[in-house]
Amino acid sequence: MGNLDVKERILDAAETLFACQGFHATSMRNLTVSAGVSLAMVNYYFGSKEALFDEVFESRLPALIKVCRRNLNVARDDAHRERRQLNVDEILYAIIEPILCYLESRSGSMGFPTLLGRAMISPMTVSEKRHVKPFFFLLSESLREAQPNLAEETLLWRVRFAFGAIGSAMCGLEEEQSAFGRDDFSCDAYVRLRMLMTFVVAGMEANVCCWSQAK
Amino acid sequence: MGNLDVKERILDAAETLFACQGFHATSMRNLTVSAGVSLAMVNYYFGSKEALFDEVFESRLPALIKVCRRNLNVARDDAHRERRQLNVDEILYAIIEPILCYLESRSGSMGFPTLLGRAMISPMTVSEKRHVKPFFFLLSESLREAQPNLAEETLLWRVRFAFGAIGSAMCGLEEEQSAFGRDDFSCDAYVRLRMLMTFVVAGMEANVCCWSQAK
DNA sequence: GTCTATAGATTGATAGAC
DNA sequence: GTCTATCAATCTATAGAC
Repeated sequence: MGNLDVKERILDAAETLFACQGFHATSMRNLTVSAGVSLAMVNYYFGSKEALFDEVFESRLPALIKVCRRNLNVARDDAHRERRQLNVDEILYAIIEPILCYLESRSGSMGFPTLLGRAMISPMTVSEKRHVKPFFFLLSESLREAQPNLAEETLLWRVRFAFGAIGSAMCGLEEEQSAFGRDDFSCDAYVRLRMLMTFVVAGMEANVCCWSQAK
Repeated sequence: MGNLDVKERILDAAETLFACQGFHATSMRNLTVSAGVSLAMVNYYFGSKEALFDEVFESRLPALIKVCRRNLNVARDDAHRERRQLNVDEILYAIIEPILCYLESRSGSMGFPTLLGRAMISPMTVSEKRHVKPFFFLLSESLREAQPNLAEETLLWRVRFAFGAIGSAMCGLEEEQSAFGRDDFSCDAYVRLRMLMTFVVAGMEANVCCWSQAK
């Protein structure tokens, strides 16, 4: 207790509040009260509010990226054994499944999934984007192998759209329900995963000529 | 000059700054200096910062929704003449084309598209979601006609994913480029429209069974 | 209608006791 | 390590002169 306990409590509270309200709408007082620690502790352990924000990502992301990379390698080995290329859906599953499910199972809290989702779709700060950069590269580089004939511009746009869809599946669930007045949204992670995979795989594999001349 | 001029200048500045920095990160001073008016003018014309935020939407959205509705009606009449149902891609085009292109052509500024895109994907406030609600209903109700066999839950999730993709196509363009270190993203509205339509139509029409048992 | 000046509350950060 | 008390800056909103 003491040292690590307080640090961890601050990180948990920051994760939740930054996820629900965003960086600027969350005050230090708001945050420290929620964590049950005094105001000075944030600066003592993290230096500043911004440094705390970064630390939330840096304390949770590496493990997640590692899982994605491992999944990709396993899938790639399987494909290699069968003497074929990696499929688009295998790539997407290897990366999306951990993002939606590994995170959820870790603490039971939806804090970090929501925060990561927000970072993926928020146009906000470069600081926020910095943390999701690895996912962007992982996805685009893996998909380039599987879709070598797709124009680079098209590939990058599609990864971008996929990010938007993934982020939408991860954050603002309750808010959205109440805002749109629907409670038809299931929050079960595996339902979401199935829905999301179906949508994104189809979008990513779409025939380019399909909509070349709109209207 | 005078009255309307100042009001409009404030609205323009608010549109741009709320779009680029978000609501909480934009201060009244920041905003009034950018508009070239004094600090008191915002409260004189709009009452409060929040009321100004709402007014930005209320002064720009109705015309846009009207165009979407009219496009839908035209497409529906065409389909009716040919004695067939409206297609998914016709519905999506009727709504997405104005969002991406009508907005862009209005003022040349990317302010409002960016702001709307942010509102579509931001999990933030219910206040923000309130303004995009009409689009959500317009899309989900129109698509229900075209895809009567799709489960309600699936339909709503897909509209949600579509929102994420649309929002991604509209906001944070420059930031994304610099953040990801790529300048392959074209910012031409019609290139974006074509890319987006291809992706979203495919996702919306995806075969449900495709990914029923993930892995 | 438009301004300056300022009130009143809240912010992030820190000094200093323990 | 942890706290309270407080600083200096910034915020939104408003009062009052012109």
